[in-house]
Amino acid sequence: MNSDLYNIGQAAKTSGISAKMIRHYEEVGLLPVASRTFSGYRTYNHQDVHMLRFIRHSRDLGFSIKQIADLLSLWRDINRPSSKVKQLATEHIEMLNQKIQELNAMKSELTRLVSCCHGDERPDCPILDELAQDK
Amino acid sequence: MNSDLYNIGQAAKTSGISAKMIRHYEEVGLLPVASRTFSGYRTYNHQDVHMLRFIRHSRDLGFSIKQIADLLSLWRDINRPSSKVKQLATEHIEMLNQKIQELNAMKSELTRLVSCCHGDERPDCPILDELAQDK
DNA sequence: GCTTGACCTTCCAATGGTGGGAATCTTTAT
DNA sequence: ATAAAGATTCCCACCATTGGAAGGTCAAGC
Repeated sequence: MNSDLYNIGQAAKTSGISAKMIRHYEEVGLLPVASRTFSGYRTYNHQDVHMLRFIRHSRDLGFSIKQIADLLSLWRDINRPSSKVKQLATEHIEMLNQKIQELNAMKSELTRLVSCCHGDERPDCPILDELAQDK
Repeated sequence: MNSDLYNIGQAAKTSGISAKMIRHYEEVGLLPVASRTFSGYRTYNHQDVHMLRFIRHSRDLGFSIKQIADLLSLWRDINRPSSKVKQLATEHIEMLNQKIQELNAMKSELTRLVSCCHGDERPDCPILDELAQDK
């Protein structure tokens, strides 16, 4: 009858978040405790699924659970200043930049080493030499 | 008397790997089981510390414990073909590239959203709008 | 000899985000 | 009525690292 009620599997399929993770998010407080059917199955309505999609999109952008919780409360607050959202996003971009920089540093160093290595059957290897250095 | 014997704290300081992690690496088999003093303290010699430094350098380049184990056994094998080391490193560069690409995708998408957001006291926020989209 | 402080030991737990699986119950379809 | 699919809770695992508690050991100074 209630065509706008989903069980966890349908909510998972519709939102793109696995049932495992939906339960997990509820447990850690990212999601409100779901209502249940008489027999104990979690139920979700359109709004809930909408929230799940919001979470998935945030996750796809690399936000942490804590940050997503903040985003959700800003989303719910119709009087939020957009500056808060922008600041949160900007901080996350900074985090991403840091990580990217770290990975790029690893990559360029490693690329340098790889380009020095013959890569044949002989045992001489500047990669191992550098790793073994005392510096 | 044995000036070439370190306890775990000295090995940690000299190698740049925390005592916690040295114990952990031993437990998971990355390091051989350390010898002990009569009273139970772990002892390390120059070679051990050398190996610890090798591990730290590998870790700094982002290699996983599994990969470091492989690197160590190649290091110890005087008959290794350098091609194996090069291949391992090349695969890791590919991993790094993947991650960098993912992070860059997040970053550019997020940067786009941030540039659309006024960031003032008004509640309208294209960042939240996009996160809430049904797509 | 005794205290103090720095160091070591083991054990247990937490982080974050996700996945796997077991045992058991409910729903749905044949 | 029965079988399959899907739900429930529970525990465990990954990866690398950190923290803390409770207790033993070592070296210095008094």
